Amino acid sequence: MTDLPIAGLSVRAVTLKDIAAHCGVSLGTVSLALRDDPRISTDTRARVLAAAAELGYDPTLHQAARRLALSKHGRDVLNHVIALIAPSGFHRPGYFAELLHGIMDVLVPAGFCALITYIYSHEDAQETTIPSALRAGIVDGLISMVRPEPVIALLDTLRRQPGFARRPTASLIWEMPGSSCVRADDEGAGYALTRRLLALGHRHFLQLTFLLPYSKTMEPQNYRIAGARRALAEAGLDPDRHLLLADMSNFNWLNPAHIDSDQPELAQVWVGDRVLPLVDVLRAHPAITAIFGLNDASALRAWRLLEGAGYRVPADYSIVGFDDTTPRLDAAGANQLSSARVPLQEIGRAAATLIIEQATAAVPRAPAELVLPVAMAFRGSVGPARG
Amino acid sequence: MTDLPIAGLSVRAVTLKDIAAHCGVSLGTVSLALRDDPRISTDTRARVLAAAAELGYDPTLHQAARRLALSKHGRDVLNHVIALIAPSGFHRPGYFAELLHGIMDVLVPAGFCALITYIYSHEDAQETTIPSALRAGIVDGLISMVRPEPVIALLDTLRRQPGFARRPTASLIWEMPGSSCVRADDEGAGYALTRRLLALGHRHFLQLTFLLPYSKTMEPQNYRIAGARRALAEAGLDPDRHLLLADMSNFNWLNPAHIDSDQPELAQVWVGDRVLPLVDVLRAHPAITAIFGLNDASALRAWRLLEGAGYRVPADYSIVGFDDTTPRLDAAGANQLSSARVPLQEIGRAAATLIIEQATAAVPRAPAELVLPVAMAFRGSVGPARG
DNA sequence: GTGAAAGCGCTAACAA
DNA sequence: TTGTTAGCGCTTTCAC
Repeated sequence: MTDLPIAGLSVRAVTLKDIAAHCGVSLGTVSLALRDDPRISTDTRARVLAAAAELGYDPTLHQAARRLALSKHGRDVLNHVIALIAPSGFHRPGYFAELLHGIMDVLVPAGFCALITYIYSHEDAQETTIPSALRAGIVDGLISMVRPEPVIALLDTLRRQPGFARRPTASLIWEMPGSSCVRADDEGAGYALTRRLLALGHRHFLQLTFLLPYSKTMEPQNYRIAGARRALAEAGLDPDRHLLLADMSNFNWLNPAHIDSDQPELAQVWVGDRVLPLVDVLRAHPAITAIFGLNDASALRAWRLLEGAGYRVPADYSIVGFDDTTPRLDAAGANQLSSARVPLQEIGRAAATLIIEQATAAVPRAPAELVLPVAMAFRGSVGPARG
Repeated sequence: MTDLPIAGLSVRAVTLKDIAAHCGVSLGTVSLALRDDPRISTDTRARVLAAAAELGYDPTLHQAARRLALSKHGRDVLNHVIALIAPSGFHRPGYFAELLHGIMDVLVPAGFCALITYIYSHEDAQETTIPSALRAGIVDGLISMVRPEPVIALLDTLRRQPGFARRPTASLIWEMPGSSCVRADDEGAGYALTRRLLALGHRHFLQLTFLLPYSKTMEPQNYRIAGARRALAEAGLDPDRHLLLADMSNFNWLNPAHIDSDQPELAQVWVGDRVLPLVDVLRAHPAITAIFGLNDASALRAWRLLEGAGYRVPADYSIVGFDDTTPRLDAAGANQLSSARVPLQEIGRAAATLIIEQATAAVPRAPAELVLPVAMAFRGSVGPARG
């Protein structure tokens, strides 16, 4: 071995064989020593470690060989890479950036990287269109940041691929069967918001919703409604009579221009199977004094429609948004919209911590569920019930 | 082989050996046939491919073995993964999200994923703290979205690692020696902005700057100044006498609260080695009628300080920002701040396209440089020179 | 406690 | 045109 590498300038990467030759021991001994196998004497282990350091042995360079050898025994190798399923198109850059921020804050100091990919649709779950990196044994775990339906299909395929198999997976915001979940306490938030408004004398509420095709699953929207209903029931009020659902599906809350639009169609909501202007719904239910938005945009939209009809907030109606992402500023620049703040960064951090734990655990862990508290911000849009 | 796998439900992954047995040919023949080697007859190749499809052979599952075998000949294997060096802390979420958006739009349809990691400081270039995924031969290329200094140090180490070596690298926004570069035409933008103001009768300009420790390199700021100087020289004006530089380094343009702050220190700028209020600088140079910000925040800050001193924009001073990220709205909700828009998404797209090309090229390509045009938005903050 | 040897699945040189 | 064989660097079983 005349071309023994000089540390840092290796033409050829240092191998176990080099260390073995350097120490005058066998290759197998080096392998065991580097992995702290108790069969190796303290003395030889020390010599091997010293030689490895001196020659500049880097185990990560030989992941391929290690993986190949271990595959014989069905074992795996950590790559320090976590897959992230991101929403294609970044519909809500802030939302996604906050989650990613939290995730990276945990992954990077732990020596992990995030492997970001998209899912475009259900079809992408086909074996052929799955990003090859997910099947190649590159990732040690997976975090989904999108609606679960397409990811469920994807995992269904990945689970039976030897390169992914039983690696830990987690879903953010939404629950996903078979995966860990880190989400906000939407039920608790709905409950707390309602309690507060009940304390202010409100008794009849309008809940704005977006009826999605998948809305049968327990998703955030439904948890919030469930929380509101619990608060009502606790107060001795029949939820079915005191919480009216109005669907805003024709209003695109991702389009800022929709909030202040004067288009008549965008003023319409569905109540049951009838469609009529939001203001008419309120006139038909004069006992309603408070409105829950599904997010800030829907709350602001309702506020705007009320203003257009000559109503005042909070004198005539109290209004609450959700997520605390879109403010409504008064003359002094202060936000007036009450809202509930989903702790996006914390959700990201918790999920990354969880996945790293599960990926590095000696024995496989069962999926876990983390529910993080939601902070309330009551501002000028909320006041005592009128009358 | 009684446990031959059933497609899609494999206990054990299908190997070349399985295919060879199935076809009654040798293992080497299968290997060559699957890689379309001309030595194999059309007939056997067809049989091998059919068997591979029937048994559900997935080459990506055996990357480790392939990589190990190829390592003998110094060859590499594509993983369809591009590393992205992101700014830690997401100081400017919008900026980063736009770049990422463009990058992903190209990578994902091409079957690639992005491996995101941070660099915290120069120290991170130490071999031990480099994310192991970058050394393990996982990535096929690298795109840097941060200031180049720490990345240069990182690449200096990575280049001599067998797992990275000569893989293609690209830097966005900033030039980086030895790497491809995709950036905006800042020089052209500085030139075009100045030409426009010259046409409006302006002859003396104030350029706001941020004097960074690395500002000797040709970075965006310096390109913009160079463009402005070219326009002046072209108009027969001495750039040294017609473009005054005022440094705003004590103003933190990432802090929105700084823009409207009344703190006296935040009103100060450096001109040469003197520090004094921005407004005093303008009073001392009454010929100046137009101000170039280095970004929108610095332009808005100047605007605010002028307002505080009783000046009007654009009647007394014309003001131009850069990046077009932070608007200043008038009563009707229209943005008043003139700015130049760096095509962030396009930069991301171009860089991803470039890296994929270079990573998949049969022969190594030399680093390339792409300079994308910058669009101008002249709005209410710009008008004819006074007097 | 340590050495020798088999093999993980693949590629490529060499034979036939 | 195809078969045979020697590794790639590692882990692990089995002698000693």
